Amino acid sequence: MIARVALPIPRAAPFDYEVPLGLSVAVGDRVRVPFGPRHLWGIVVGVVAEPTFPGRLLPIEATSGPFLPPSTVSIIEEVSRRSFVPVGLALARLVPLPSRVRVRAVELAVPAEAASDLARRAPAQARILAAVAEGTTEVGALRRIPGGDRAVAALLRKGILRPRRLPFSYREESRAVALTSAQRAAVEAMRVGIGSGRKYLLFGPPGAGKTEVYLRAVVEGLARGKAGLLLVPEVSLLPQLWTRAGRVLGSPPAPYFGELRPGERWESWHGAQEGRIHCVVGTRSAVFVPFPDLGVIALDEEGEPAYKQEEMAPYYHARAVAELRAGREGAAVVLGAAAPSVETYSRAERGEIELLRLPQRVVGAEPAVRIVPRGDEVIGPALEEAVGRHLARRGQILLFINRLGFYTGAACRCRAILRCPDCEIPLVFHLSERAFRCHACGRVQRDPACPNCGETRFHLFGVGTERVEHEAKRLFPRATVARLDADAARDRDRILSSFATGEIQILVGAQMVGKGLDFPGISLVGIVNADQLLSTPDFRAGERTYQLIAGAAGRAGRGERPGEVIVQSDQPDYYAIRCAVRGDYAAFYGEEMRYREALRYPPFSRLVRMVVTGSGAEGKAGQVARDLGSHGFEVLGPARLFPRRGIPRAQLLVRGKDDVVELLAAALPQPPSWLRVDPDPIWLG
DNA sequence: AGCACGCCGACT
DNA sequence: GTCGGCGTGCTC
Repeated sequence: MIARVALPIPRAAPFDYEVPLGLSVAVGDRVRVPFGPRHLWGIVVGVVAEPTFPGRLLPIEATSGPFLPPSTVSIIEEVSRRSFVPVGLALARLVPLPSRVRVRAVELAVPAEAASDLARRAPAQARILAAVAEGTTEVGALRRIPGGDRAVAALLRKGILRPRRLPFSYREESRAVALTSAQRAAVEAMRVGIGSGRKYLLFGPPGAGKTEVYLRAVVEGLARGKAGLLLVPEVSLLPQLWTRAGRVLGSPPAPYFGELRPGERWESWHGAQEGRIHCVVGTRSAVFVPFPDLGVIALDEEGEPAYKQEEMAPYYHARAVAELRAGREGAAVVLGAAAPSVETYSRAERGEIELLRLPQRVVGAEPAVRIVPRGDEVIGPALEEAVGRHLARRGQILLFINRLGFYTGAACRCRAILRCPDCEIPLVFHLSERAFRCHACGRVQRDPACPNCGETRFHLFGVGTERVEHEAKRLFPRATVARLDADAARDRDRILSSFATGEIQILVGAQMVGKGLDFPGISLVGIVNADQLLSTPDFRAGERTYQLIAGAAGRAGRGERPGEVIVQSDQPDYYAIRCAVRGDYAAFYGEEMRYREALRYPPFSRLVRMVVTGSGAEGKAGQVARDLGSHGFEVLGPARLFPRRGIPRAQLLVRGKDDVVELLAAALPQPPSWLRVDPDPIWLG
């Protein structure tokens, strides 16, 4: 017998190994094999009679037995094939390794009276129990109490304390929800899909109660013994979803996302695989979590670009993986959106996906939306007036700005723009570091000089989250202002909780605050710079603009108070802005489709992005373009890209029909290491 | 990914 | 004359 073993090595097909007599090996097993001078663990992706490798085979050294279900191996194989990434590398990046959970917090496992009896003769343990009773649950803090180190261990061993594993500290008051008839009809329709692999687009404005529908669909699946998987585009949306899922499902779901501790990630993955965990909430990587019997996969805000992994191999779109899995595992896929991607909406129009509409808001009322000129100020007079008015009425305010930092650009008086010497992109000034930062490579420069003339003083311009926060504090010194962006991600949980309790009155945020957050206290949303959303030279700029404005606007007026939205823009007639402020997706979709058709962009074609990295990138890209052209491919480019960390880059686009990826795979069986192939790119820059 | 082999600059 | 820079190439 020969085992085909995927090893965690870039750019290599699986390796053939001899299965020694007496050892039994199957697809999905984890095995240890000799590899050159070293030993590696790999995953068996095939067991065959005849090897493909012509040379001598070495034997497998050891096996740790079944590790992945064959269905997961096959999904990841498919993902790796579609993204031109070696299977072994894809497996290594997508599958967590066994890891122990470190106890970070504890809770009382027995009634308090019983505990105090047990600890009467152990003063250190009694001190720990007293501290726990007073709310100190962090193991780190408890160990600092004299004798705490051993006492905590003893109490855990005796079962008086138990590990407390709550992934988020976010809390909110639970609200009982009754479904509207449209919501009930949607859940009813999805019932058919569970077990049959059908796809649904749940389309409704913000506040139409989409989350409740996913959760009820999951409950339907659970009732039939089938697991549920709920995906959101951003980690910041997980605390709220996790809390609500716990309420509807009766017990909290397991979280799964990239920045989770290895032990906790393994616990969720492995628990799901073993059938102990029946519901997982997570971000895009959670789409791979193995369940023996999956009933429902829901993707909230399906049009969000965060569902596409593009910065690192393997390149995949969680929506595509969800659909692939659903087809094979008979799960229902529910794509939810207020502003679907035009690709998905056009598939629903063609009947490939069943369209389920939620016509109106169930929480709050339609907000009043106004476009005001942007002018030179960060927070213009109209927005300033509105913020003051809402503060006076004890409403909460969300200010949305899609750039990080304080000033987003610096110009020298010789007209040169200050750029990263390695990446060539404009440097952003961050007040928190009192320095300039390159958002591509992260490099920080304290006092850079103009490369042109040596000047060290610059004219600073552009608006980022820090500057909006600063302006809000300056204009409203008595309000509590907080900022939630990637730079403040460490405090995300705390900030969200304080916002939920109303302690924070003005929240300034990028990206992550603009989507599914549901805080009934928000009465005003200000979109500080709608025009900047359009500035990306990308065919999806219109769609992004629509999504961001509609999404941010949808945060307003979800409670008792009427909502108000103010969009600062100097291009109020641009179709994406005009349609978004009216919440008119149909009109936006119509215009967008006309534009996409005229320029033959998706969904009227399929694109594959190819990025060449390294010295001579442009020359190599030209060569690839000519080669592909002579094979009959339609090639756009090559175009020079900004270098990354000083390494030159160039890209080209291949345009074709649905089969373009398969045709490319045939033409390029093994792309060289300097060529990255990314089908269906989300960003073209 | 590692780790080899393999050809051109600054040093004992 | 060596030590060592990291450019291609291989690992079943």
